[in-house]
Amino acid sequence: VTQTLDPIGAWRALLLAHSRAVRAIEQELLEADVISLAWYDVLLELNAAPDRELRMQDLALRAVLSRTRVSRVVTELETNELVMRVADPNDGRATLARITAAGRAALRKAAPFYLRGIDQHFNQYLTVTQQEAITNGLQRVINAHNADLDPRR
Amino acid sequence: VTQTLDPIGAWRALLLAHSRAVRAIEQELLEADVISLAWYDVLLELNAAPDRELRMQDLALRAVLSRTRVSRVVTELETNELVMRVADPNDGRATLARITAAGRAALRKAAPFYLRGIDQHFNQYLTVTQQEAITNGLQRVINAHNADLDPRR
DNA sequence: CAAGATTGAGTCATCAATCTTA
DNA sequence: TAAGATTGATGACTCAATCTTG
Repeated sequence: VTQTLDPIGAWRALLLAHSRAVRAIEQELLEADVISLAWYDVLLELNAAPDRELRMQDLALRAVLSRTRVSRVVTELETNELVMRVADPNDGRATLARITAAGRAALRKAAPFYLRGIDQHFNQYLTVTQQEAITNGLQRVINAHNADLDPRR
Repeated sequence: VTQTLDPIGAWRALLLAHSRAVRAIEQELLEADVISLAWYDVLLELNAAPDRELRMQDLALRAVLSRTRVSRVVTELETNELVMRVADPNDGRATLARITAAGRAALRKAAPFYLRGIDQHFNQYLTVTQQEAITNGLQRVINAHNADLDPRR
């Protein structure tokens, strides 16, 4: 029997799964008094970057945040001394966000809750094959968008 | 060679792909002067429901919206006469949202833009196998959350 | 005058409190 | 007194305008 593929099946599944899982994980982090997904996301990218710093621009590209949103979140993190702003020595227009020691500590503290949440509310329900298909397939979607990303978002 | 699976690879791909694709599609709908994703989502579910109506509660469960958000969106749709509120004959506490003829027309008008957007910004980058893995895998995530969903969200 | 970044003003979404009926 | 739904107040997010440097 030839099975016809629902043209919006994958899309709707993405929307719903995202909504449900994010909500559940955020809720759990809040109850455990752990930093939010947005903060975690930013700290994670900064920590993984060379010299543990990124231009605001590049941070927005890697993180799940718009460029203006990155400014706000970095300001919040700066207020809490988890991140510091540094002038870019190579380009006076640019600002670098750099994770602090306290930021790395916050990241380490949050990590187990975060990993547990992802597993409990997401990974647990996926086979290894499905996880791989999701990672590889969606990475292509991400690459395409990052490539022809309108300079301003 | 045994390949180790990145425990958050699929999750991060989901977050990023969602963010990028939703942004791009919303943008396109806006420029084409077509109803938003939220409106489309609600109208689609109502149109597919028996008698083309759903309790607010059930609508929130099917759509990508919180229960309070559904109230707001239905009010918007009602103002634009795309949806009407009807008292539930079986339960005086409940409200039914029912799609109107104008609502169905709006849905038909929006559909090609919507389908095109999903294809251009999402499906296009996925193989059939990947689409199936995403649909099936994420559906399990959705089912799990819908099952043990806390009555109030 | 374009690129990088920030910010004021406004919109969108959520939470807690409220109202109504079972 | 609990379930269904709505709403007032608040916080999160975005857009357009602005500032600064290349």
